[in-house]
Amino acid sequence: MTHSEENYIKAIFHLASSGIDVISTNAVAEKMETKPSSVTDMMKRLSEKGLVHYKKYQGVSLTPLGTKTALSIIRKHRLWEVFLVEKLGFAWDEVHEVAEQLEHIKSEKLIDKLDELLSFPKFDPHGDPIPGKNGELMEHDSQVLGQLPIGSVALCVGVKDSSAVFLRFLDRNSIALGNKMKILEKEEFDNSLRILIDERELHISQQIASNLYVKKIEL
Amino acid sequence: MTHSEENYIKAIFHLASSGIDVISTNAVAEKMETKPSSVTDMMKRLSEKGLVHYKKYQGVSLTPLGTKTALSIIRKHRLWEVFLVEKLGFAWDEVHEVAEQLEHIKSEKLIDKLDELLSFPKFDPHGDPIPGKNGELMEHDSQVLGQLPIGSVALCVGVKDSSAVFLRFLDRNSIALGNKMKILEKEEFDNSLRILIDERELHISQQIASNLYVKKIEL
DNA sequence: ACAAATTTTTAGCTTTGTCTAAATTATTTA
DNA sequence: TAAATAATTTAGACAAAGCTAAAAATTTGT
Repeated sequence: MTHSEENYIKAIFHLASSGIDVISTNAVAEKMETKPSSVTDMMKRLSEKGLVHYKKYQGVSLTPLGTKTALSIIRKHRLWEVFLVEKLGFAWDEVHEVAEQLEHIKSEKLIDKLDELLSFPKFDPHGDPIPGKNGELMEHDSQVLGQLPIGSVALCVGVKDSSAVFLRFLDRNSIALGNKMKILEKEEFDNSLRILIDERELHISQQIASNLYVKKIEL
Repeated sequence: MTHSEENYIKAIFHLASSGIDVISTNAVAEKMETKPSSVTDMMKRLSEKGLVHYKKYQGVSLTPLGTKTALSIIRKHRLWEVFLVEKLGFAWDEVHEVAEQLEHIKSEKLIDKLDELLSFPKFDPHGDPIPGKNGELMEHDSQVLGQLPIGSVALCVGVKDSSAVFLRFLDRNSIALGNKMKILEKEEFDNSLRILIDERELHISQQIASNLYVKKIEL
C-alpha cells in the first residue's frame, strides 16, 4: 500500500466512526483536502484492491480488510504519538504532523517493540484509544463535559477536537487529561459553564465543554 | 525533497566516500538497483535543484548543498539505527531496512530529541560515525584488521561490510564491537589469521579480516 | 413531475519516477 | 587510427496521484 492509499483508508474510517451513514465522494475530498475527481480515481483503485465497497454515485465504505488496515494505521499513529510525548518530550499539540509521517513506516517488529517500550499504552496523548495488535478498539465509555448535570464531578479523559489551537487553549488554561472537574453552574443563555478544576475556578464556553470527554465519578 | 531524491543523494555520497574519483551513471545505477537511463533523468532533476554537479557523459558529484543534505540523511539513518538497537532491542543485522524508511521522516525537532534520548551517540551499531547537527563527520582513525602485524593487539571498532549475512556471521562467532583481539599468526598462502578474541582462539579468512575495523592498542 | 441545483464521474493533462529500445558519445583494442 | 565495444543519453511509454473542465447522474424545489 502507498502512503496515499493509507491516508484515504484512514480518512474513510474516521468519517465512518463519526456517525455518518453514507460516505460521499465530497466528504472524503473535504477530509483529504483534495478534489472529488481525485477521490473517484482513488476509490476505484481501493475497490480493486478489496479495501472498500464502491459503486458509482452510491458512496463508499470499508470492507473488513479495509477496516483492519485502518485500525493498523491508527494503532501506529497513536503509538508514535505516545512515544513522541512520553519519550521525546513533545507537547500534545506537536505530535500529529510527525505521527502522520511515522504511521506509514512498515515493520511489524518495530511497532511491537515500540508498544513494549511504551508499556503497552491503551490511550494516546489526546485520550483516544489505541487499537490492539488484532484490531480490537476500546470504546470510550465517556461523555462530553457539556452534557453533565450541575453538581457532577468527573475526570477529564480525552479531547474530541485535537487541533493544535484547541490543545494550546487547554494548555494555557491548565486543563489536562486526568484533571478532576466539578460543574458548579450552567448559564442557560449560552450553555457556558462555571467549573472547578483541581481547586481552581474557571468559566468555559459551550464550544469548549462539548470538546472535552469526561468520565463521571460517583460520589 | 522526495524519498527518491534523498536516496540518490545518499548513494552518490557513499560512492564518493568510497574513494572513487569520478562517479559514473552506471555506478549510481548499480548502487540504486535501477537503470542508467533512470539515473540520467534523476541527475538532471538534482542538478536543477543545485544538489549535484552534472555534465552529460562527465559523471556526477555533490555540490556543498548536496553534501550537507547527504550528511543530514545519514545522521538520521544512523541515529534511528542506534534507537532500534538500544531502545527497541533490534539486532544489528535487522536495523538497516527500517532505518531506510525512518531516515526520510521530516522533523528537525524529532531528530534533536532522538539524539538527546540516545545521549548524543557518536557511532551507530556498526561503528560508523554519526554526523553532527551541522554536518561534522568524525573520521574513523582505524585500520582494517587484516593489515595489522603479527602480535598486535587491537579493539574492534566497526564493520566495513554491514550486510546482514556478514553481521550474522560475526554474531555466530561472538565477534562484537568492543572486543579485544590479538593477531597470533598469519597464513602466508591465503592471508587468513589466527586471532585471540577475549581469551578465545579463532581462525578467520582474509575476507573477514578485511571487513573489520580495529583500533590498535599500544602495550 | 420536471427543471434547477448539486454531486459525481469522465476525459484529458501534469509531474515523479520508472522502464525499454534506439541513438549517440567515449573508450578500447587491434 | 579506425573499428568494435562499452557507457550514456534520448525518445517514448507507463503507473501513481493529482488537477481542471466538461459531461452525466442524482437530488431538490416548486
